[in-house]
Amino acid sequence: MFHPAAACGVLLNQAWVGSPEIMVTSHIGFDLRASPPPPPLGSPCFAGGGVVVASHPRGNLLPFPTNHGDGNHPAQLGASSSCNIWPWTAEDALNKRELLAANNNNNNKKRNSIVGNDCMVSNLSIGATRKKKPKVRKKLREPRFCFKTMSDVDVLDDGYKWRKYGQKVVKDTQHPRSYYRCTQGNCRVKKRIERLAEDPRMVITTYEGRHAHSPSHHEEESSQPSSSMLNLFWQ
DNA sequence: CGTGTTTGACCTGCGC
DNA sequence: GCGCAGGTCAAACACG
Repeated sequence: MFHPAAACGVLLNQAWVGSPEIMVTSHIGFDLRASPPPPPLGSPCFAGGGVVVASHPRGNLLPFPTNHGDGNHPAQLGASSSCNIWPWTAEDALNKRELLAANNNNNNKKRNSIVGNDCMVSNLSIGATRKKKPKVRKKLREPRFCFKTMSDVDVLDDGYKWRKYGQKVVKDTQHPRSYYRCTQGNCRVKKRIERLAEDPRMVITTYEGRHAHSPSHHEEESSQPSSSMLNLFWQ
């Protein structure tokens, strides 16, 4: 069973930064209100407690008070970075339009017409040349969750292998947004990485979709957390 | 040569 | 319907 909070456990240079303070934006039908699984007690990887906020197309923001961690163990994010998982607020929503749509019970017809089906089928014509043939693309909404960290590096090592497929300068920001796709198998998980306009030290990472496989790193590197720990986070 | 990145063009959805 | 902005494609390029 996928869990948004679990999926945001981020493996960073042998340290878990499981983020209990995560903004979850979802437009599909899995139950975001389920309790997040508690992180390993006493785990030094969890930086403080916080509030998980889930937005659901059928409801308002749903706060998850958590008591994970003691706040005394800021996770390390590699040699060049300090990492503090930031608590999300509504104003922090990466995409305000989506947040509004998610909170609007009456205005989901177009964008959220697939609510209730978290396994979506793409009509994307693979391999078709864009210029020759008009593409019929269905707008599909995968589960999304995003978090921000204070980091010098843009791309955080989360154990998966990503391929960059685009970069875009977003309006009113001086930093471009990068688009990545998981390269393993036919995994369609994507992530966006951008820097917060108000505070360029903050990296906003947005995952979209679910991995149908394990992270590639932990099979190779014995120094990573135990497999049971990984299973806890990546199921 | 294979793999990953860059980047301009194109596509799509949404607001007006 | 139009224009804008975000998202994606794919050719060109870089690099090991």
